[in-house]
Amino acid sequence: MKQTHHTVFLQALGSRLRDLRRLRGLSQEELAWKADVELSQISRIERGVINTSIGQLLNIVDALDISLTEFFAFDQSVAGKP
Amino acid sequence: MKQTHHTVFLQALGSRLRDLRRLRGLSQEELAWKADVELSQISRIERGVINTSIGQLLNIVDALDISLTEFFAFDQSVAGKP
DNA sequence: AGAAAACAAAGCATATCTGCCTACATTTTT
DNA sequence: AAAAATGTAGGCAGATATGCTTTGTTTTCT
Repeated sequence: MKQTHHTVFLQALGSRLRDLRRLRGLSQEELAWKADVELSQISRIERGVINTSIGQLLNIVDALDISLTEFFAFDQSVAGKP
Repeated sequence: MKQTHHTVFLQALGSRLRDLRRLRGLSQEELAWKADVELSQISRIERGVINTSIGQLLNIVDALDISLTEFFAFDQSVAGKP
């Protein structure tokens, strides 16, 4: 796996994250603080420009009071198998 | 987030992966090939010694014919919120 | 027990991520 | 319209992941 061509997936994931964050009325800064992640990193993830780790993503979804299972239930065609 | 203290989570994730792989009668090598990931990396993930990326994990769960949503539905107390 | 297959472990080089910082752009509020 | 808040973008250094290889261990099969 020399290159990651996960751009579509990562962008969908970023949108999902952004939606959930806004739904909770949080700024990127507030979420960053709650999840113990850098503000710039939240921005990168939401824009889908980075392939973050599951550990860090867990921190973030925890801060959003949601499980990974629920988090990934956003688009079957993208998030997993048909 | 200087350090990752996700050891418990990563080990649970590794066990989950190993279980699913064996359930399908695949060796690490076969899964590595199907998912386009290094054999040694499959080993590291299953042992929980590495905090892999969601993109790579997606490749792997795809190779197991499962969605991320289903994959993470293994332990609510670990994978996410209560 | 012996052979073969499967897995673990470790080292190395390169790629990628992540935190931190600064500057700019966009949106929201007054 | 101006100010304030929010988000984007970029560079940089250090940390971490990943592919690749070799060696040793454990498991499985005969």
